[in-house]
Amino acid sequence: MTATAPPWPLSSFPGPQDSPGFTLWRDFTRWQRSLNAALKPLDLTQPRFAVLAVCGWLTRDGRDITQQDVVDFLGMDRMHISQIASRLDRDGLILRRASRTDLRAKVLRITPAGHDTLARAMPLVETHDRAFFHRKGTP
Amino acid sequence: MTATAPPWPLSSFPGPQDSPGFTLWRDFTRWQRSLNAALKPLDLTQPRFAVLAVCGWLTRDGRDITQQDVVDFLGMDRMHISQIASRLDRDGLILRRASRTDLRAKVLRITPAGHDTLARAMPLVETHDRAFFHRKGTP
DNA sequence: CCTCATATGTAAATGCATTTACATTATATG
DNA sequence: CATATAATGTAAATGCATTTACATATGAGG
Repeated sequence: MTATAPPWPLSSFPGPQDSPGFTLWRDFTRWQRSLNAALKPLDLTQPRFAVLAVCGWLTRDGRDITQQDVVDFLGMDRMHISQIASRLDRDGLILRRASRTDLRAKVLRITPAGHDTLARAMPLVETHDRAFFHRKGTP
Repeated sequence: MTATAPPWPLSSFPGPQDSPGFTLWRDFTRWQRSLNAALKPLDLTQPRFAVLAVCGWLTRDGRDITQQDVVDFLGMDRMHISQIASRLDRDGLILRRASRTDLRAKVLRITPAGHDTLARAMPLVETHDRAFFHRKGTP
């Protein structure tokens, strides 16, 4: 007996390229890679930009927000947001201080430098995404 | 002068939720999180599964493939594939040996254990993705 | 008031994804 | 053949994303 190749029809799709999850993964990583490249001059990444933008959005009327508010808005893990917020704090784009009404919570505030960076980043992101999503194929 | 809230209309979208990139990010992470949970009993993750499946797909007719072939097929970074393949090798799901025709390249081969794991994983993934993508909204 | 379940956030560990730099081998060009 | 350029893969470092475990604080019920 010789070694035989394993049988393929393991999948109901002709090939991996035809699986929607496979293409979602590939398209997402391409989008993120491309946007990260556009944001590199500002020392931002797509997730850093997103958290910064959400901070700006949720505090647009001067309200205080906590990390948990960002978690709820983004629907993401609280540890993840903690990591990103910690680095944004380290880099001077946001401030974090303990809330006076809930000593567990940390109130987030965008610094002037953070707001300036956000204002510069926004048109880069919108220009990028307009180009990226206009041609829906693989860019 | 009192401190004023930073002006919002920084974006042409009413809010972050309306940006296509923002929703792509959120939807992708939800999909990957959900699929990783489905694959956990097999000690697989979505990227590990994807690389394993591509190895199976590209070797379906018995041909030899290299890591670079996987990189080209997936359109991903070669260092990234190197990491994932290294762990799949460590876990006994694939074998890696130096090519005899190109001493730089490493030939990949799925082990019986790897093929068995792939055969178990495939229906989990297809069931998961059918449910996930059927309702296009946020699941 | 006291206790307990819940909420907010972090430390440590792991894997995903990329960047930079490097070693080795192939290949094209002189 | 000799050398320059390109291709294949890895080590180390960084940031993204999640999991587990933990510390502290809140709030509900006794």
